[in-house]
Amino acid sequence: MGPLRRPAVRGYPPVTMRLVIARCSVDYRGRLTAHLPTATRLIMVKADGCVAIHADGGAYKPLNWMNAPNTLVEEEARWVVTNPKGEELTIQIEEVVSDRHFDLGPDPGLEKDGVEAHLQELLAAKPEVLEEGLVVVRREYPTDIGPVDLLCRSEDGDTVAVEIKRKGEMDGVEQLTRYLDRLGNDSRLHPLRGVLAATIIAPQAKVLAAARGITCVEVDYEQLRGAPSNHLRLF
Amino acid sequence: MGPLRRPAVRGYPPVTMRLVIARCSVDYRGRLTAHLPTATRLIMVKADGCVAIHADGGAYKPLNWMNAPNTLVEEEARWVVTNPKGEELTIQIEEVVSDRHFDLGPDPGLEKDGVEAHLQELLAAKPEVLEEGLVVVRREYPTDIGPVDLLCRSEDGDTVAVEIKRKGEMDGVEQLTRYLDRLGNDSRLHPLRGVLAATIIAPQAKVLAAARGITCVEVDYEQLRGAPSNHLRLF
DNA sequence: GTGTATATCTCGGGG
DNA sequence: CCCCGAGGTATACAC
Repeated sequence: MGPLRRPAVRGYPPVTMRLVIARCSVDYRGRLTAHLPTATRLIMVKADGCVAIHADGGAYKPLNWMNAPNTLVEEEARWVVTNPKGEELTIQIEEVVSDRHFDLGPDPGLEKDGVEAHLQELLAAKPEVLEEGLVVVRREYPTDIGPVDLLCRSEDGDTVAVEIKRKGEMDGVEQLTRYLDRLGNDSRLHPLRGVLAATIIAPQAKVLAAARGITCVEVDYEQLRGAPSNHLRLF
Repeated sequence: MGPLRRPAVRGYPPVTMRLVIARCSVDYRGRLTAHLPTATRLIMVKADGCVAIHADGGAYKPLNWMNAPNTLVEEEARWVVTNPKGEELTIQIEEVVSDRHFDLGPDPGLEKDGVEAHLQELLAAKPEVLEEGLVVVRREYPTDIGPVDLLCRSEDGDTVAVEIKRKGEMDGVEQLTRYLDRLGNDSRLHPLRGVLAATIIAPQAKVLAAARGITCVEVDYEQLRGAPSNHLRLF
């Protein structure tokens, strides 16, 4: 009898989470080459076919893994996982301590609050938090290298490009710089300024922003979400 | 009897990987707010105390997690994980399907080959691959915004700043541009040029690099590792 | 599919 | 400890 194939396809019975505790060594060959000497580890195979090898430590990232879509060929003591990109994960099983399947059923998924998209919504509704008298012209204003989070107009008639991040770091300044460069080609948008808005901004990002004439504004997410608006609070 | 505390400290017996299959709901409050409605999931608690809640899909990333260092307080049907940063993960257990511990022992860890650090070593040893007659002045040459991978001198006495990437993309060009900007302030380093070296360079990165007078060099990693040196191959 | 931006990124190194 | 850069980043989304 040939090797047992377990295609990574939903609907193939049994499509369940498989947890194997085994002494094993692992080799990965793909974007890099990596080797795991023999030790006892957890091998997790999910219903979508993805494989992860965990040690007893080191946060949630596995030592080695192969994401779906892939194909798992299980021989005697040797599992070979390959994917369409030509990557290959080989698990040499030396001793199985435990091997169990669990039917978890579907998952309703995670509901999030507080990511950049939310911050953008809140700031689009209250741009005056960034600068007195600022009004939004358009969200996700398109340029040929990507959308500007907020395009605004100031009290003085300046165009203000706003880049929004949860954490403002150097790449955010670079990103905004590229946008300003593009927007600057359109004389109708002159005079043009840039604002980096984030709940927290790294020191080096502040330095780089200052060197490029970009204004940094740190906003309080909780307060922004709680307060109806800066304008209303004045009365 | 009070709640059972399981401190995240190595040496506390039993310090083992714990795998719980349970119907549960989860709430996270920290860098963002997130909620998981009730479903059956895997709860993984590693020896270092980190907690991960996995669904049966979605690659290796858990739906929710809390990394070490943290404290897990286990009450009746409610686990509360807190960390020193003030983040909190609450797991409401509604039904336990399985609850097992496994002693995995220590892990020898992953051995990698083919990452940027290795590429830097190889290029530092054979800079002539990048340009005839190039010699390395210093690796990780420090600037106030970070270290330049290789600072070299050309046959003509030019200073050449080399940024090394596995994959050359736009942010690599931006990074090198920033370094060149800083190095340019030091007149002793004039005349100054930049080289982006990578095993593969994205088309847009080439365009951006060209626009900034930066030379792109795609290096063959396998050949670089295999050949003793370009110089020797001439004889 | 490529390109671009986000992430509770994770992880490791250096000050 | 924070800051910064790399990652087999993974992931979502637009073109």
